Amino acid sequence: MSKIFSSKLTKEDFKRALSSCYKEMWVLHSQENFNQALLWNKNKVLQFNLKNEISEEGDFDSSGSSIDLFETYFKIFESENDSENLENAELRKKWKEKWLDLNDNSALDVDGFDLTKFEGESIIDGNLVGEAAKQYFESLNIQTNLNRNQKLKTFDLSGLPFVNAVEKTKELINSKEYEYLFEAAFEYDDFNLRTRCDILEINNHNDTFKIIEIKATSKVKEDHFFDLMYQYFILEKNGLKINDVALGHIRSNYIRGQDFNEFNLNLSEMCEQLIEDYPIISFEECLAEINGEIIPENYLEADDLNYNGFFIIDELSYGESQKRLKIFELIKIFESQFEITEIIKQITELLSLGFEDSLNLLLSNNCSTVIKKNLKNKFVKISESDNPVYCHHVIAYFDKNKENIFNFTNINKKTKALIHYESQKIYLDEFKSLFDSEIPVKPKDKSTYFRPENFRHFEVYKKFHSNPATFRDEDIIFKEEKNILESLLAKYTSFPIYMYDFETVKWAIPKYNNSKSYQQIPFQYSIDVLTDKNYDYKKPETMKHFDFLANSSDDPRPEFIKNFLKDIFSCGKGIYVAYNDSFEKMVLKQMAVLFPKYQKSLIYIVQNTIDLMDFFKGNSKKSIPWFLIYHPAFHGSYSIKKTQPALDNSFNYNDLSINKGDKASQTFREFSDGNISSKIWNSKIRPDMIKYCNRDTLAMVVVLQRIKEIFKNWQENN
DNA sequence: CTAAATACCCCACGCTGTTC
DNA sequence: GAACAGCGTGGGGTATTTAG
Repeated sequence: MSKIFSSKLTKEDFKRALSSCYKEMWVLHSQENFNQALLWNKNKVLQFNLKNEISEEGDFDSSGSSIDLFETYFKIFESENDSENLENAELRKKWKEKWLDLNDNSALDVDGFDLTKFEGESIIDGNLVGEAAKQYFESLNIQTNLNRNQKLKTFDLSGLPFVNAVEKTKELINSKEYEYLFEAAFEYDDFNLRTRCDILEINNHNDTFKIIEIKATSKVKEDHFFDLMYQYFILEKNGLKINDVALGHIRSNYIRGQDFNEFNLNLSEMCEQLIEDYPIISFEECLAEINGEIIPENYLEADDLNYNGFFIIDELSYGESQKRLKIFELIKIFESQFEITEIIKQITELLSLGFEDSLNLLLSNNCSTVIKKNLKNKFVKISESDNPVYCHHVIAYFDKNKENIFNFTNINKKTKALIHYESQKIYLDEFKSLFDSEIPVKPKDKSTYFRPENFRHFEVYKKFHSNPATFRDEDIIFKEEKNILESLLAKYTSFPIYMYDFETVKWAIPKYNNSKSYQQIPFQYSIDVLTDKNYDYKKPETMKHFDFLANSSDDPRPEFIKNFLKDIFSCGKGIYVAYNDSFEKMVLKQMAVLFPKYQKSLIYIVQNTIDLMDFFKGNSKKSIPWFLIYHPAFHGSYSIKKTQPALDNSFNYNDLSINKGDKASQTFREFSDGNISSKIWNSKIRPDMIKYCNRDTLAMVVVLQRIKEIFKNWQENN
């Protein structure tokens, strides 16, 4: 029998082709394609800008430009013979394992290459949530059997090789004895399409089926729609009548250990309510509150997880709209507009082209296979719409280390691609100004696509680039906005100044009572106190320093609060500074809600914290323009990972074994989950964790001190 | 005077970038 | 993965203007 499709197409392939980009799908379809893509990159033919970049967050390296998946793996594979680098060898091994042998029908997992599986925690969380879902449906099954006085069973096929699982699935369905199948397996067109369903609900009464996909996420997303459509398509082709599909995901207003009902406020709403109208707290009130010994609140072992609270079986599709349709209705609408078989035919035909023809496609202008839902719930194929979208995922080669339009902040990647394709330029060097005639403008009113921050970025870059030798420190100051900068600096003239920073950890399944899924649980802090104007980051003895790192697998928050409050008030009334303060404020507010004993003091810190990022990031509510300070080495970013090294590049994290926030977070989670012995923790890891966090607050001192110095020098010379 | 066209505002939504 | 914040876009609704 001849096959309908020209090649295999995994679920990940299908999702990528329809919701992201055909080119991206091509590259990640197989390891052969990926290797060829790497070769094209090496030969300066193609450049990549894939959606799921692996972040290299804590790399305080002044070289700057963001490191994406391809660069990372390119480096790893380039050094394939360098056996000395164990970390790279480990990553290479892991990377190769994740590739599916497309022709292996006995594999357990047939979904295709999934980038998120590289992010450590997300795969662990995914598996744990999947297991929890099975238990949830087991208990539902027991309950309904009691209610209807019937004995329907469940079956878990996850241990079976795919090809055996397909046979077993048929057998189980035919027996009519089962209500829920876990990891049921189906194939179509001689294994060209393969899928496993997390949960298959069988209604033996009328022979209909419901597909339930489980995700460790808090809401339905666009991806999930295509995920379920792929499964729906294969099952229908197998002759099953599907009467509904749903996405089982985490409910974000469920707090472990608390009574749950679905109308509960979620934590951020509770925080908002608490803060709203909260009176202004005085320093003295806080001292009174924490007077004497601070006794942490004690909590017993976590209560059992309430599955009815934790899971939500969501039939509605993606978006926040109140009027949004059910996923199943959307699939029906999609089917009425497009023939899914035809779409897969086209994609697989393209996939079976040789490398040379594929390269032409990879160099074409748009993401041709993408189909988007519009606001009226109609689907539109991008390549056939009035405004085809230029592709930014895979484009003709350019050197990412040279300042280019993709460095501009706050502009849509699609818009940057449009500017690139229509102007036929990419490096900032190629533009005289951002008003050059070859730069496209908005068709509607001929206004520019650029924002004020991009103009500022461009101007400073040009000044630097025209003659680096004459670029002076003061050139990073936005001189036209001198007054605003001055008033911002004035906030830092009284002492003490407390610079603080938190490290946090999170679990998809809330680990402690009084915590919710993915809640940022603080386990470590660092505080640097500038007690008077003689502080100097090069001389640590000129400042006071406090830190804390939790040391057990219990909920770290009670001890955290106790120590934090003791230290943060210890040098007298002052001002509090964080970098991107909304993060630290959120953590404090959540503790004020969930651990109300020292609520006033926690809220006092919230009320009196200012944001060091204000020097860089614009804020219309505070009337602060973008980039009051902009250095060419920022490369368009305002993260402290870029700003601090630009202001003093003699200062970096490369000597630390823990040099990223997420690495610190993951390490603590490992320790807390009992995967690191306390011996190794105490002797090796703990000291590094403390060093890392301390360096973070010191980086803040660098930023403030350098800005003050540069501003002062400029004032004195004028 | 009515109906259509235009102007304007608010809100929902999506994208970008930051923190962990 | 999450939350938060800024901000542009475009729909929906209402008010105002214009054409007949």
